[in-house]
Amino acid sequence: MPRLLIIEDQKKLVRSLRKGLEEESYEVVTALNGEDGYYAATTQSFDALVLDLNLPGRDGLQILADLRSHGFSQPVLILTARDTVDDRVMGLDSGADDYLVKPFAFAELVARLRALLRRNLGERELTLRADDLEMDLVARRVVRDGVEIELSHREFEMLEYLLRHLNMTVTREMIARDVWREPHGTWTNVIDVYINYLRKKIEQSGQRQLIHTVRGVGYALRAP
Amino acid sequence: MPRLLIIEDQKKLVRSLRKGLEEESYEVVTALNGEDGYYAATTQSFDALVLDLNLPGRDGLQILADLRSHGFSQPVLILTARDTVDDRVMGLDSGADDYLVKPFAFAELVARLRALLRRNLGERELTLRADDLEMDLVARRVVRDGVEIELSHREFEMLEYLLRHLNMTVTREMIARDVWREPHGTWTNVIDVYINYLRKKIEQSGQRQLIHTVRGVGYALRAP
DNA sequence: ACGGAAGATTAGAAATCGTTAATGTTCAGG
DNA sequence: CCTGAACATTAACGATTTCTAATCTTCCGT
Repeated sequence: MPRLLIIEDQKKLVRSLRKGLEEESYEVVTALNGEDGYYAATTQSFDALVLDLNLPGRDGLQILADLRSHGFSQPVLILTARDTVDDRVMGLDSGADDYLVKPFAFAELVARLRALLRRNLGERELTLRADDLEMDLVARRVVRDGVEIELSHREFEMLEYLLRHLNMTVTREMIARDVWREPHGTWTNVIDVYINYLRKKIEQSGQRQLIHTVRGVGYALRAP
Repeated sequence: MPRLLIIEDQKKLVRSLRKGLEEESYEVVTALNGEDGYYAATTQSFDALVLDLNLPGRDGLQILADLRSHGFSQPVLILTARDTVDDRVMGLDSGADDYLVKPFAFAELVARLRALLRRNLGERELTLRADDLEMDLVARRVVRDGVEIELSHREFEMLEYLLRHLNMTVTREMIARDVWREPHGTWTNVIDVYINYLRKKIEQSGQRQLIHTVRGVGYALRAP
């Protein structure tokens, strides 16, 4: 459940934002002026910040610059009535990730927040997951149910590809093209063989099946 | 110098974008239709993608969805005349990071691209660097002076270790412990041999020396 | 300059990996 | 239940990788 901080002084807008966002299952914390907002941002942890610029007390852009210079790295969406091109450029260049002008459509605000959070959560996740299987892309380690599984380079790449297409069926042609980088199929059954290797390694007896064959199409790594 | 891919079919707009962006010192690659754009995006590497939605051939949203499902993870800015709230929400939810409606101010486009690239470049410290040598930890690629260097697993791990201790001297004991995971030295000269392999591969004649011997102590990868 | 220690280089044995091809098994339609 | 197609499994080859050990070179104190 992502936590949002909203720094905005129009009480009516704050109320409707809170209501709408909580319905979309965000956790919402609000601050009605710059000082409180800055304090909240620096003392609690949030997944994103929605910031008005016209605030009592410190100006929004100043707060943003201060936060960034003190290492605040979460995505910031500026939500303001200042609508000139210069305003937008200044806002973005002060460290904002997005800039939305009032009046705005609530659906667009939520979509933009989703985009920001998607990237932020997805980006630092250098771990792919399916059920109790975890792949750390940087450490190049695969663990299922707590025990490490040693994979060769090809096996690793193949499993990575399946994980990146979790719950989707991938054809042999896709695998040949994207994992083997051989667009036009000089035809052998290497892929089948590697599927076999993977199954042996990641599906020890007693463990749930992850790699499913889709007859006539290809394979799919499935997890709830 | 960030590399941008622009998929856009209005030739006049493409020309002016290219001109403006090159002045801001971006490297610009353009594609005039969906097919070419998809091909470029999957075969070359870019720091960001600017995408029109109304394209001859495949629709922009379809291209975006296809790219994302094939693991394309760079930021995407949609630049389009479709301006309803639904369009924006659909665009963002299809995997775009930002959505800018035509007609637009060039300065705002550039500011939004800066915001996207700022986050993307800063966020992923997944690249180790020394002088003109680059190691991408996720793609598992090493490049020196623009040319790719193929390393075996051990060679890669060894170079990674040296890069993570840039300008520090590492002893053979440290390498044995941390790269080979053999705390107490069953003593051979494997490490010397691998240093030799690395030097042969990353220090072609004419290139600056990176791996230095620290007699009696160990080795050090040095860069200014 | 000499000798010994430290490091560099090399060749090749041993292990692992990627691939192929042959054979075995399962599945779905008739 | 039979049969062919699709998939699974296995064994074996060649290539690459990893490691060992022997030899060659460099460095440095005497």
